[in-house]
Amino acid sequence: MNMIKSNFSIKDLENLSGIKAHTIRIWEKRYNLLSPNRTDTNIRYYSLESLQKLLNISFLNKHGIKVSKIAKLSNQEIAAHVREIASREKLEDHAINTFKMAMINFDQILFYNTYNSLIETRSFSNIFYNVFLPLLNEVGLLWQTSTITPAHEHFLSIHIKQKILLNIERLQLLEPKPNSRTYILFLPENEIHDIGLLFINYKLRSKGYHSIFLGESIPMNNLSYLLDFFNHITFVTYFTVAPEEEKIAEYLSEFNKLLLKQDNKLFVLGQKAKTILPEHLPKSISVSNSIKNFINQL
DNA sequence: TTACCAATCCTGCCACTAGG
DNA sequence: CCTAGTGGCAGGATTGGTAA
Repeated sequence: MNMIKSNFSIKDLENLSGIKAHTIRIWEKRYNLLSPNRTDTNIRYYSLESLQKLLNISFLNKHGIKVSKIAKLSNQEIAAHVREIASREKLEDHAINTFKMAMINFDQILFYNTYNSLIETRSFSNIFYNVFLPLLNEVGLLWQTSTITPAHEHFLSIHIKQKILLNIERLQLLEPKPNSRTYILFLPENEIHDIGLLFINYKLRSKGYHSIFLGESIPMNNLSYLLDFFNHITFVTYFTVAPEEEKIAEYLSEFNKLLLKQDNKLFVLGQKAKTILPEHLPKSISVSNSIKNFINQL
């Protein structure tokens, strides 16, 4: 039934669950928590079920249940405890684990079921801030440590994007505020991480602002055509991997010269934006350290 | 191919800390 | 005190890559 290759090294489990490999070995020795298969040469490798179980164990452990107690429970009992705690405590941690499993297994159904049960009790924005953003953050790290493949990351981000688009679609009937500024959302060249920006697009529209989403990898020159169409532009961009750190200052000053005429402004968000020193920026350029802060200051 | 090297994993041990 | 978790180290094996 499950066609996904599912062999995980102990390092993979450490990365995915946050439990140190050392501790996993100790748990196996002391409590027989997991019984990994071994290669001919005695190296541990784990099944998807083991990963599932470890994620559940680490969830219970973080909620104060002693590992020695957990060890006495069967897999079913463990799963039942997780469901019970997840239903009365913060749903976030558990949901993140479930989304992770959905990603590793390329399980669309699990993704949608998890999302649907979250959306029953909370707003889309709430889910995005408290579940999707921390999840994407973790997944970025998993990718760096090659615990997961780019395909996994794509799978996850495409479904998150789909949810954002769905919510934007529902807003189309809102009449934009008259005389409001125009927000132009774009990513610089070689930058393709557009989820944050897409969510900003959703928030801007839900607040009735006029926004234009241009998406990934837009050369600066292309933006200058927009100056003929709109006044009072606020550009919004998001630096995750591009531009390179040494070139950010140059990029911003060129942007300022070329596009920030009259009262146009630029907001920069994202991981790379954190390296920018605000003192050296012209008045027309601002840095925001999170999507939430950016939205709240509108 | 072979020889070597660095990284990683294995087990087992001891020591430290935090909390009951 | 005991328990649980973490960290470090030793000593050996495996692995993948690279130079001879």
